[in-house]
Amino acid sequence: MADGVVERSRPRDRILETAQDMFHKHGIKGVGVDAITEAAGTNKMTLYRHFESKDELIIECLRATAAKASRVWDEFEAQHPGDKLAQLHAWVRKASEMLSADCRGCDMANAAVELSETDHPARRVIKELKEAQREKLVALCRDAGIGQAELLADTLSLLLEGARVSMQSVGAEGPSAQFVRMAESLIASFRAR
Amino acid sequence: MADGVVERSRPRDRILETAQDMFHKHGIKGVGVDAITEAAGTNKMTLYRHFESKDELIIECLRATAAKASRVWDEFEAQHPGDKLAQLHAWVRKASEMLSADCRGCDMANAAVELSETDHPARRVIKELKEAQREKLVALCRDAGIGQAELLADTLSLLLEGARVSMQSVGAEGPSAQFVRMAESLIASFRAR
DNA sequence: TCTGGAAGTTACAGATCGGTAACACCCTAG
DNA sequence: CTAGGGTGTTACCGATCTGTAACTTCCAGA
Repeated sequence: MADGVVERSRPRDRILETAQDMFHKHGIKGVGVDAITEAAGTNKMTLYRHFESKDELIIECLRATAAKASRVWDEFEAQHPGDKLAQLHAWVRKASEMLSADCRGCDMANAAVELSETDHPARRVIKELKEAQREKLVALCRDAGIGQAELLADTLSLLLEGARVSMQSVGAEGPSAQFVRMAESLIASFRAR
Repeated sequence: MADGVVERSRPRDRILETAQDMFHKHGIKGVGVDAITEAAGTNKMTLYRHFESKDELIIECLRATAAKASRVWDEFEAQHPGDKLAQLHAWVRKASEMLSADCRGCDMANAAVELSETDHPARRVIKELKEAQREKLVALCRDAGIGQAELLADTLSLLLEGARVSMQSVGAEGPSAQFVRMAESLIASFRAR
C-alpha cells in the first residue's frame, strides 16, 4: 500500500485525497469506489459513512480541487502585491506549467465530459465553480488596466481550456505547444488598444 | 423502436451509425453494447460478428465521425472555389454553428478524455485523425495567404477546442459565446501582419 | 427446390459496479 | 472501568458490463 497518502490521517481525508488523485488520473467512470477505498487504506463502509453516494464524493472532490486552484491566486498576489499586470503574466506562466507532457486536463471540464446526464448533480457545481474562476480572471484583467477585460479573459480561458484538452488528444507537440506565445501576444495586443 | 435508423440497411451500418450517435450523446463509457444493439434493432451476437470488440467499434466510430467532418471541407471548396480566405471564414462560421446549446463537444477529444489508459488502441487513432485535421487547417491558412499560417491555425484550433469543452462545463453563455468575434479578429490581425 | 451464410434468440460466464447489513474491534472520554 | 462512537471485516444484494456458446430462423442465389 502506498503509505504516502495512507499514513495517519483521518479516513475521510485520505478517501477525499485519494479519490481526487484517481479521478484525475483515470477519470470518474474509470474508477470504482472499491479501488478508491483500497488505495486509501480503508474500506467501502467507511466511505459510505462519510459520503452518502459516489456522486457526492465526486462533488466534494471537485470542490476540493477548485479550492486548491484558488490558492494559487493567493500566490500571485503574494508574489506581485498590487501589480495586477504581473499577476496576469504569472497566470500565463502557471497555466503553461500545467501543460506538462502527462497533462490530464482540467478535472471539472473532464467531469463535464464524462457526466453527460444533463441533470447530474455535479453539473451545477461544475458550472458554479467555473463561473467563479471566470469572474476572477475577468477581474484580474480589468484591474490590470485592460479595456476589454471580459473579452481578453474569455479568450485566454478558451485558449487554456483548448490547450488542456488538445494535449490529451494530439499530445504535447500539438497546438498547445504555442500556448504561451499566443497568450502573451494576446495580452500585448489588448494592452495596445 | 426508433425506425429512423433501424429501417432496411445492413446491421453493420445500423450498429455503426447508432453507436456514433449514442457515444456522442452519452459518452463511450456511458453506453454498453447491449444498449447499442437494441437501439440499432439487432443483437449482441451480430455486433460481435462485425466488430471484434467494443474497442474496435469505438475506433470505427471515430473514423466514421472524422470522415463526416472531412466532408464539410469539400463543401467549403464547392461554395467558394479557389477562394481560400472565404473558405477560412466559412470554417469559422461552421465552427460556430457547432456550438449550439446542447453541444456535446468533439467526439475525438471526448474520447481522449474518457479513455485515460495511455495504451488504449483508440488513442493513436485519435492522434492521427487530429493531426490530419490540423494539417488541413494549416494548409487552408497558408493558401489564404497568411504569413504565420501554423500559428493562426493552432490558435483557431485551441479556441474551438476550448469553446466546445467550455460549453459543456459553463454552458452556452460562457466564454464560448464570443468565439466568432475572437476568431474573426484573430484572422484580421494575422492578415494585417 | 435445395443450400449456405447471415442474422436473430436465449442463456450464460465471469467480472465489476454502487450500495447495504451485521458484527467485531479498538480507542478514548467520562 | 465502562460506554459509545469511529473504524474495519465479511458477506451479500441486484444490476450491469463485455464477451461467448448453441441453436434457430430466414432469405437469396444456384
